[in-house]
Amino acid sequence: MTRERPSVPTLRDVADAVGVHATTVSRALNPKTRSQVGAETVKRIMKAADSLGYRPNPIARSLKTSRSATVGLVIPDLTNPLFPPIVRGAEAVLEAAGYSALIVNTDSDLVRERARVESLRSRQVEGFIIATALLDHPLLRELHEQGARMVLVNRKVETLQIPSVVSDDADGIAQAVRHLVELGHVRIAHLAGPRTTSTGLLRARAFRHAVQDHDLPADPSLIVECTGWNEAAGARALAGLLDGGNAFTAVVAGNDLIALGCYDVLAERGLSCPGDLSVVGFNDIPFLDKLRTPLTTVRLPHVDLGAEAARMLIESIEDSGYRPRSLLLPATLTVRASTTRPHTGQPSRTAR
Amino acid sequence: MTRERPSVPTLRDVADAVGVHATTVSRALNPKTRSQVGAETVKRIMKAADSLGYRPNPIARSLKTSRSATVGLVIPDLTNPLFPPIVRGAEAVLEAAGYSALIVNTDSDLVRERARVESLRSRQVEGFIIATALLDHPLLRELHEQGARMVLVNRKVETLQIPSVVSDDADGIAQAVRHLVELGHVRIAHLAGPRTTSTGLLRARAFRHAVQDHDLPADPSLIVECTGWNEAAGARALAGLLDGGNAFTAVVAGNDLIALGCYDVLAERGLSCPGDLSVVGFNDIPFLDKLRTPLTTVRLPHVDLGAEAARMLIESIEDSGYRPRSLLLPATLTVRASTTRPHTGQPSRTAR
DNA sequence: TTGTATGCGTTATCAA
DNA sequence: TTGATAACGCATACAA
Repeated sequence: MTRERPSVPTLRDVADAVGVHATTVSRALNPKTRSQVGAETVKRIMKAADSLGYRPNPIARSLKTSRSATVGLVIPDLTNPLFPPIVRGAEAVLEAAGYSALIVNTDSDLVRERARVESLRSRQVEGFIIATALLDHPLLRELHEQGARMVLVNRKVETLQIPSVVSDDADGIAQAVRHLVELGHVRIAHLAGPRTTSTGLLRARAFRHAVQDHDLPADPSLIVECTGWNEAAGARALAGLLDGGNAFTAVVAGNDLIALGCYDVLAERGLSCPGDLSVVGFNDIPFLDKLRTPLTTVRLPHVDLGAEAARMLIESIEDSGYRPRSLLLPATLTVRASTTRPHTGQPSRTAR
Repeated sequence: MTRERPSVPTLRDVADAVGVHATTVSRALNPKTRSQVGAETVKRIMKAADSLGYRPNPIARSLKTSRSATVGLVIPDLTNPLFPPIVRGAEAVLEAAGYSALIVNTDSDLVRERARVESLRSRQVEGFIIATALLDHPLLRELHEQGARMVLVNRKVETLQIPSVVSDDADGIAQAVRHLVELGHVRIAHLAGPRTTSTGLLRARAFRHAVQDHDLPADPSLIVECTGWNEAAGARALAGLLDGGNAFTAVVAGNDLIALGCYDVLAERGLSCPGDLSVVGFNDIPFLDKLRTPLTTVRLPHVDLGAEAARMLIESIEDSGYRPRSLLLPATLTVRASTTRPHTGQPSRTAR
């Protein structure tokens, strides 16, 4: 018995069919070396390859070249609506350039993240696009020191020279605060994301600066840190703020999920948005315009973020002289119904 | 000059360190062949491998075994909130089993889909999890005929014996209709998804059956097909239905996005939900509970769908005696505020 | 312009 | 239980 399945043709099969050596076929089929082969030979080889249905085996090629044409996409959680557009943008660019994306979820768990990244490395990915947000990151430092190519998206590491693509969060926050100030708000609170994340820190700092720039009272108790980037943490933070007896008429949330947590607390306590409290989100995740109170938020160009990160990574892979740089994409305020001029008393009073 | 980087250790390095042959190391490190090696030797090898930081090279292994430990995930569009949970569930199971997921978006474009699948095949994926919904699918047939391992998720192909994991859409629709009937609705419309998709067809059929089972008037004009699974198509469909002068008090939408399109039309025309029209969605995508009118919908176990599909695929890869089968996961109705007993006149009257 | 030889890191198949 | 050898499919330095 010979063979069960006709098994896929290899370079050799094509070579035999044409009557040349496998090397020649390899050269003819590779655009970069094609010029070394006679035009006539190339034609015959192409034809034979086509009729045999030859497909180069990328595994064999990888083993030889130690390049895999895959890159790793490290994200915390694909079900967080922030990330799919980023992945989408990155994937489109990668695919067009001949790369495939290996996607892993870390759940913001350092142990899991390390394991996932290890798994990616063992698969010989040529680089990483990293969208996880933890600020202090031994793994990141390790990768960087080991010379792994990577691009950070939606975050930066100040201490390391790693290329990054981020949106102009500071400007986004500034726009949000300006919008509230123009509406007449004076006492504005900020529900910051965890300060263990670069975006959390950055947006909180931007908030302080914006408040200063408008000569508003800089009350530190009006800035509270959420324990997570999610609704529950946002709800807890606002509840604490309300219970603390602070007077404030508007809230800039660290992200949309935190803002949605605010909605929950307000509903629970019979407070209205924007009547009792104006709320601004951040990110502009889908369907915000369809909420009970459509959320005013800062829109970020997520697809572009992913696409640009992919471009950078490809450049750094293919151009050895690449110097790390940072790209800053603009953020824009999207005004909806959750913000209005300050009405009556302080919500903290109304609350109890 | 010797070497720039210390380069990653190979089997040989470990073998040299221990003083055995590479073959022995290979056997010792592979759980399936470990028993062939002396316990003492295994111990020494493990130790050396560990201290050298040896990581097996999956590329080399793939070349030898012609297995890649990767599977392809083919989805229409990652930014559709339906898919991330499926991907998430699949990825978790795959990762645990030592497989990696290569994800591609097709945008429901047949040409693009073919190209993406080709790209996956050339990367030697061992199987496919396919979440695209097109019913008539030459590509699917081809893959099947070529003996490619695959599992369909959230869809079926009646004519082909391909394993699939789907939710009990028919039961979900039945629950939705029963709910509306119990509220007192009699004239219920269905905004079906495109009949080029298996889910579109299936749910429409289920709707007809459910209406029959409750002895409601089976008015064909109350079932309209949307041109897509999105808000715009849903809006167009409902607008057409309203303009058509049909009387109806409730709508079962083919999915949540179509239901959201209904919301848009109702808002535009000054109609209220559920006052003028009860609306039921399908899928329970995130944040539906935070909408202006929280949407009653049918919840599907998306994460489980993905996870089960991955399990099936792995089984079919690793067990040659695997027989294709279909898994049906239960759907549950989630009642929110968009459905209530029928009130006054027909919305079609109010509309003009 | 084409062919030869070699090796990427691993595993399968022998033989010892 | 261990070792020797070859091979997976391809790319590249070198020779012709």
